[in-house]
Amino acid sequence: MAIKNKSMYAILGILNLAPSTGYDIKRYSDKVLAGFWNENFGHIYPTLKKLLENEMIEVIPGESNDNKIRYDITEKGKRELNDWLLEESEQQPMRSEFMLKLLFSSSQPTDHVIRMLREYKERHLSDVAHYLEMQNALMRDQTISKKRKGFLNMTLRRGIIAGNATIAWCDEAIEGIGPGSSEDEQ
Amino acid sequence: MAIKNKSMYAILGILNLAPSTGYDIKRYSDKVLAGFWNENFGHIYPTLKKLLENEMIEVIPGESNDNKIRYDITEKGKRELNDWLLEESEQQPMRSEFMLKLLFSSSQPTDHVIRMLREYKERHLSDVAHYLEMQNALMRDQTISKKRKGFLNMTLRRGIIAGNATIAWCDEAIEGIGPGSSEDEQ
DNA sequence: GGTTTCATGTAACATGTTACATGATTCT
DNA sequence: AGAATCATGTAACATGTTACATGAAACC
Repeated sequence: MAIKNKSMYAILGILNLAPSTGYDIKRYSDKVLAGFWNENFGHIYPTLKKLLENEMIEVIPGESNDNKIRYDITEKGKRELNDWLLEESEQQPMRSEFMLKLLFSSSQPTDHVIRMLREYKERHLSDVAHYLEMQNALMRDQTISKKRKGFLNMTLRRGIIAGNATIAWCDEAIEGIGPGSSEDEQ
Repeated sequence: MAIKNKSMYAILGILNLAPSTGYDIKRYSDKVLAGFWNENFGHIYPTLKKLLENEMIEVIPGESNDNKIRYDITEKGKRELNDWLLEESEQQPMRSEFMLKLLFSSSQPTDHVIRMLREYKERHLSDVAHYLEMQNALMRDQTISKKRKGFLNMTLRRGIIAGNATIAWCDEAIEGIGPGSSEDEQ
């Protein structure tokens, strides 16, 4: 019954920035929120429906027709969003399949573990490169306020700093595994 | 139908280290895997049942009775685990409610955002402290092989490096927000 | 004219969490 | 004797993902 899932807040937050269609929300989520959030259509459309029923969002009449529905946030929706923003966020448990595999790989051949780590490093190198590109595009963007730019940049910096830390860890881990390769347990 | 969820591999991996009860698995997961993995009873017991049906694990007769069932991994289970270890892990999308909130908080009062960041930093400081403690305990532990120690340490180092990166980012973000506090959009 | 992108939506499936019920064992 | 921990398990609930169906509009 309770419609208070996190997707709801993501959607309200996006609509609070600009009126959007479900498709727009997905695009924004893939482009801007990627790295710390994800949404899919299977969530977006049903949630929009529920938000509409609860009058937290409304359809913009002029811009909507049979095959395109643009929504805007209502005052009630803004209040709901604001309440959530002021709430403390519980930390949600993360699951890294990679780390799980690594921990159980102590009996695997050394070169395989090193290959794993190198691939992981590559992925994070390209992530960081991507964040840097986005940072560049952001600095050139003149359509958004200085303040919002600061907040967008903050999230990019998070990705860059965390990514670089992971890369440094990969190097350290590869170093650590390299030497003692012969010895194996069981 | 397919029983190949990730919990299954986590459980096989733990049983491959030592025969355990469902409760032991939960304890190990909370203690050692915490930080990059989590399991709960609602997953563990049904998965153990399915693994038993599929003969990937077996009950240790002597040590099991009506109120304590200790499982061990079978050869089939070991093969299954090994196949998974050799597979490349797809990256799973992460969701950070905190980052989502932060991105949408550009119109919130500056001190509130700073408070958010400080709390987030505190949490990560205590996480890092905890990892350091575990690292200390690990170094004193004489019951596990040098190689496994290395792998366990690697996961702890991951937590420490990532945690410190987050802490550094918090400091940077707090710095960045401090000055331009008056200007607000809309 | 054909392909890609925009656009909405649902059903089936997969996964994950919480609360509860039950009882044995160990510790104080 | 009472409390805490060990131990197993399920049902209800909540959340998340994928595949599919459909069609308009824009691009080449």
